Amino acid sequence: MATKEHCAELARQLRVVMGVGREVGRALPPETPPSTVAVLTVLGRYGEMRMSRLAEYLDIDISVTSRHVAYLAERGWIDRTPDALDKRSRLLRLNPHGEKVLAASSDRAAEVLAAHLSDWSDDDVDLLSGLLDRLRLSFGDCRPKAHAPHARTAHAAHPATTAGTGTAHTPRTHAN
Amino acid sequence: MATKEHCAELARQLRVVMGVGREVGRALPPETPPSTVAVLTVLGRYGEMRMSRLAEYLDIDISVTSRHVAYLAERGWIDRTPDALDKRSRLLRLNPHGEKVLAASSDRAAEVLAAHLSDWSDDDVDLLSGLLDRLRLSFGDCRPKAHAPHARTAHAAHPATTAGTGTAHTPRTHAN
DNA sequence: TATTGTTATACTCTATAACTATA
DNA sequence: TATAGTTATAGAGTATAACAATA
Repeated sequence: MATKEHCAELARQLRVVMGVGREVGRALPPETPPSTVAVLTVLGRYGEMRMSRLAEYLDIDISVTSRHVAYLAERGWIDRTPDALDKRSRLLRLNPHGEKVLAASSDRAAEVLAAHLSDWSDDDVDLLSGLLDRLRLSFGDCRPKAHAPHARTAHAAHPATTAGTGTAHTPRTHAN
Repeated sequence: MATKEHCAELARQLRVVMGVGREVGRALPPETPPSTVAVLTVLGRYGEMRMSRLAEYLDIDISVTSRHVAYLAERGWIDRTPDALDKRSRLLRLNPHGEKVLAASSDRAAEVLAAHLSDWSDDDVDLLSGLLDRLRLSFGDCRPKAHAPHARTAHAAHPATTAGTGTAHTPRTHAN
């Protein structure tokens, strides 16, 4: 059971690390800004899903998500197939073109990171990645978006093509 | 030496964790938004410093820093004393009022974090904090802002009053 | 009546550029 | 001439609210 003092230090580091995140983002080309890469990444890792679920993974409002997705759709990086179970929503899925763009973005980000992490071992990096993922999970498993978390989970079941070391699969929900 | 594949995963997690950071930020009161807390935190931990150094720690442009600092100054949370060595700059320092505000903000952030980290041990939290700090250092020690890194370091030497588990002391510099 | 997603609008945060004062 | 900091302006990113279509 983590005490508040230790959490305070983590909170500080959390804010600092957002600076690192921004810095990595600055290295991305203008046509794939950080927000776009975030969408690509979630769709690449967790596969086909609807808008609302994507918004939860990204931890941003669905209205914002909608615009990011529109951007990807305009470029032809995703396909939107009608959801047979609910005509109000469409299922979003990375197409081959989108997967290429994701791979390139991911590569660029990894490059920037690797350039600075020359004195890190792969084990160190994995340890940090794992802890960060655990942190995400700890923030995700509570506050389940109010409505029924029914069988829709089936859609996000397969880890998708561009998937990485893939770990857990629960999106976070944010304040309304 | 970390390989690109492992760094790619870290890059993903880095982006995700920014969502956690945003979520913590949402819990802060309107008069101390995340950007303000960031300034308070740096001044609280590293003590008196000039604008340019603060900007480096925050990893944001000095123009942005200037406005954040102006905000703190308006509320009377910091003191700005003239720098005897260079009349162009002033030394920024948290005053007692500012330290109280920082303590409250830090507390609030820690609360939010602790609420979600019930199944984390203090050791886990410390491990993550430590790795994040190391990450910051790895990004900070290169690219030294072009100009001479002369004896100005003396100013940031003392760990300051509100300091936490304080570790290293090198700010990051960002792309121009 | 409630929910999914879209659009319009406003707010926060950051970057770029022009400027002042000092080095 | 170069640097520290300020201010003005613009551009990402996000949130809130009003809306249309469907459940």
